[in-house]
Formats: sequence, C-alpha cells, structure tokens
Amino acid sequence: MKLNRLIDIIFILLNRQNITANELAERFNVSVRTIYRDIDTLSECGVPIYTSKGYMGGISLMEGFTLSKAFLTEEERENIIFALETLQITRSPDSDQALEKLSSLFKVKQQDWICIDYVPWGSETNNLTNLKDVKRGILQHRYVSFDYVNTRNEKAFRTVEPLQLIFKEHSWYLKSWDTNKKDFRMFKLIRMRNFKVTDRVFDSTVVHEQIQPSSDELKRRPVVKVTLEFTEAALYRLYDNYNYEDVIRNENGTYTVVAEYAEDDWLYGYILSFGRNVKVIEPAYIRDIIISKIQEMVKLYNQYDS
DNA sequence: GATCGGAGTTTTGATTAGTT
DNA sequence: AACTAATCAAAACTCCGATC
Repeated sequence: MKLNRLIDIIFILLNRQNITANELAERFNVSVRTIYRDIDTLSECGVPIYTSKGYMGGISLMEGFTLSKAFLTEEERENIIFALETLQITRSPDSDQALEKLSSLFKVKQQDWICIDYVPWGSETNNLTNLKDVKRGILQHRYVSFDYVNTRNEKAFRTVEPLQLIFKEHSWYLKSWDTNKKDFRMFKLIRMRNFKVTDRVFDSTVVHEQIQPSSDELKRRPVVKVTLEFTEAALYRLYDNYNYEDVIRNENGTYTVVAEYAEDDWLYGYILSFGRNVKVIEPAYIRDIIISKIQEMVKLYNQYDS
C-alpha cells in the first residue's frame, strides 16, 4: 500500500539522516523507480525532502527539520495520513488544502494568519482565560475549573468537562458538561477567572443526553417580538447585530428592525445602549419599561441640581 | 488510468595516475 | 609536494513499456 510506505519513509528518515533509494526499495520490496515516485509525492506534500547524487548521496530530510519523532503524536500521524489520502483522491488542482495541511505540520515556523482577541477594546488582557488553555482542556479531555459570575450576579467555583468552544453573537462561549447537574452548560469566556486545566481526565467516549428544559423553565424566559426604530447614527451597529435584510429603511431616513428577544435586563440594557438613537415602537409595555428606566436615571442625576 | 519495473543515462565525489 | 586529469563506483534520474 502506497500510503503506508510514504508514512514509513518519513519515519525512517526521521530516524536516520540519509538512506539510498536502493535500500528503501529493498526494504519495501518495490523498485527503485517506485521509491523516487514516492519521494516526489512527499515533496509535493511539502515534506522538506531532498536527494543528492553520487558517492555518499541519497535521500534525506532538510536540516533544521523540527518535527522530531518524539513529537509526532498519533494525532499528527493521522493528520499526515489524511493529507496524503486527500492528495491521492483529489490530486491537483484541488489538493492545495491537503498540501497546506501537511506542510503546516512540517514547517518550523508559520506566521499565525488569524489573531483572536475576544476582549473588548480598551480592556486589560491580563488574568483572562486563554483560548489556548480552553483548547487544551477540550482536546486532552481534562476537567477545567474556574470562577464564574452568572447573569444573576452569583459567583461560583466550577469544575466541568469542556466540550466545545463556540463563538456566538460577538462572544466566545465554552460548551461543557456539568457532572453535578448532569446537564450541558454554556459559559462566557470573558466572565471566567482563574481558569485552570486540571490533571484529571474525563471519559470522552460517553455521549451525554441533552436534558430538555422543563415547561416551567421555558415559561420563565419568554420570547418577545420587539419593533425598534433607529436613527441613521445607529446604522453601523445595526449591521453588526442584524442580518442585512432585516434592517428596513424608512422614507424619513430612520431604520426599523423587528427581532425576537428573551425579555430580561439584558434587553433593556441593550435598547438603552443606543441612547437617543432608538425608539421602541412595539410592544407598548416595553416602551413603558424603558421610559421608566430613563426617568429613574434622570432622578439619579437630579440630586446634582442646584 | 494508476502504479510499477527494467534498463539505460546522467551526475557526483572519491580515488588514482600522471605531470609540473 | 602540489596540482590536474582520467577513471570508477555509487546513486539519482529518465524513458518507455507492462500489469492490474
């Protein structure tokens, strides 16, 4: 099987600096010609393999090649196999992905093409949960622990099974399994403090059952359809938060958006954050709540009147 | 058509013989 | 002794045809 031979050639070259095509041919019971074809394939995949002719020549890996066999984990090995398989199936021109995947494993240094910083502008980045730590917890199946402040302002120490990192509505969340509560829980990364990956490993083969929220729970968080009218000054934020087609331009230059929200303090805060650039059109009772909140705010500042 | 093999060719570096 | 050219062996490379 060609695939196994390619992998084995890499391993042999990792073990020794140089080997002749003849020796490889004998070892794999194929012709020398076949070995050269394998070398071409590996080279195509981005493996820094080269040949030198003549006396003391042979096949070797580029000097400074950092993928030591000690670091070649089962996962990486699988990645190589996958890349080669893809290459075999697709062959050019669509094999770029496979080539990239393989070359990324073999390159010494690769500039990160993406930088994820989920901390708002102007905030301190110290002491915040590192995405890499979360990734490590998920991939190594280790329990993670952290202090967390929930939406009801309750602070608690948590230890959970990390399952998946999710980016939703401008924030990173950790989907995890809470072994005490026997249910999935979502935690906002930015609210975590003292995040630690523990040494304790959990059984990743167990498939957890999603507990359906009880009808009581559903009632507690009703969804309400809200019609909002924005001024043009708020336009840039509208496209941050809504789909392009959901933002309707009115003749008088304002913009109307109809959206569904779970009704809570977050919603009121969200509406108020637009200041004088938004009006609640419907439902009327939410408009009244916003008005009363504005009046409370005015009352707060009245004490400074002289 | 993908994969492989045989046989011949080319390249390379070491060794040896010849020349200054 | 030092340099140069010829020779040789080893290994990569290529062409073309065979096989599954």
